[in-house]
Amino acid sequence: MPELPEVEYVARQLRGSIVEATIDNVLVFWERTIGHPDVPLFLNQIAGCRIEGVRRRGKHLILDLDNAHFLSIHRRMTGNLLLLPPGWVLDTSLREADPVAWETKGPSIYKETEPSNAKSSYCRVCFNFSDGRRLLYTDPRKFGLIELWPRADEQDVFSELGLEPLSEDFTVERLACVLAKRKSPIKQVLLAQKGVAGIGNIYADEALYHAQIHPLRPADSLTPEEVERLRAGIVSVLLLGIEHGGTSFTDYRDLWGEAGDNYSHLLVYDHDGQECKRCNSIIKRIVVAQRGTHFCPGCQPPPHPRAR
DNA sequence: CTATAAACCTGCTGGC
DNA sequence: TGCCAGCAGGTTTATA
Repeated sequence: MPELPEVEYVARQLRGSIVEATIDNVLVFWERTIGHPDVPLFLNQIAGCRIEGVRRRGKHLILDLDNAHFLSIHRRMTGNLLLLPPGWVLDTSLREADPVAWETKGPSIYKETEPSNAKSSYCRVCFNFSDGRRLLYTDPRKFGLIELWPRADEQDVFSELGLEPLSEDFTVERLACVLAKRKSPIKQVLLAQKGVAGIGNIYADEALYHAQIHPLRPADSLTPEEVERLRAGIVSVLLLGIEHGGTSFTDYRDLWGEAGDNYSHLLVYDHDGQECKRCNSIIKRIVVAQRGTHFCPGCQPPPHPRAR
């Protein structure tokens, strides 16, 4: 669920809170969350590092470290980052008490003054800072990945990612160039990350609605005017998402555990059966490339006459 | 090469 | 109320 706006929003929160903090050590509760290198080397290379900066590339959150490496955090579906002030307890007693439940729930967490308020954290990785704060990576479904790479390898690590939609590179010419090479439905191309990075299922639907383009239109069939409308739509829905602190369904929370407010500003995603605010048609839901896809049949004309 | 399906996981929802 | 099938923000890998 975290798409570009949710990653960017948390990146900004981290930039204001953990730059110059020092990582004493890291606890890993689910080893497969560490995608690179292997866990022992990961732990060894990260202990004692200072965080120099926070960036974002597509849906990857990047922490630059003072040992010429960077951390790349991809939250996939249900990953979240939670910054705990000093005075919180990570209780790992479940590990021995109920190993099966431990694998799913992770350590329980509570304020040391309120041990009765303990709850499962789904914490997979915990970064312990020298000032007593903790950065938790939580992820019920365990799809997310945290990787540590030498900064010199950054080009290779992100070589599959396309244009950054909020950068100066995201021009109508470049977008047109990317789309002209793809015959697949435009929705699928937007989700693929290779042409444009950072757009996921929610913002793809919202951007296509904004641009009044049907999700099944072949990417290479867009007119120059439509490409410009799509560019503007992408930028606009992403900026709006960031402005509202991201879109929260059930899982997404920001660095302080707060839900984002953007759900109430969505116009088509999860709105099937409701009236389009632009033309009053009933918004439909179809499946494109195995993903639920929402659009307005009134103002997003289909690719073929009479096509659904 | 492309298109579709399955896999990775758990929690939640809706139908019966 | 209870159970079970199906579905979810993402991406990679296998199969056809």
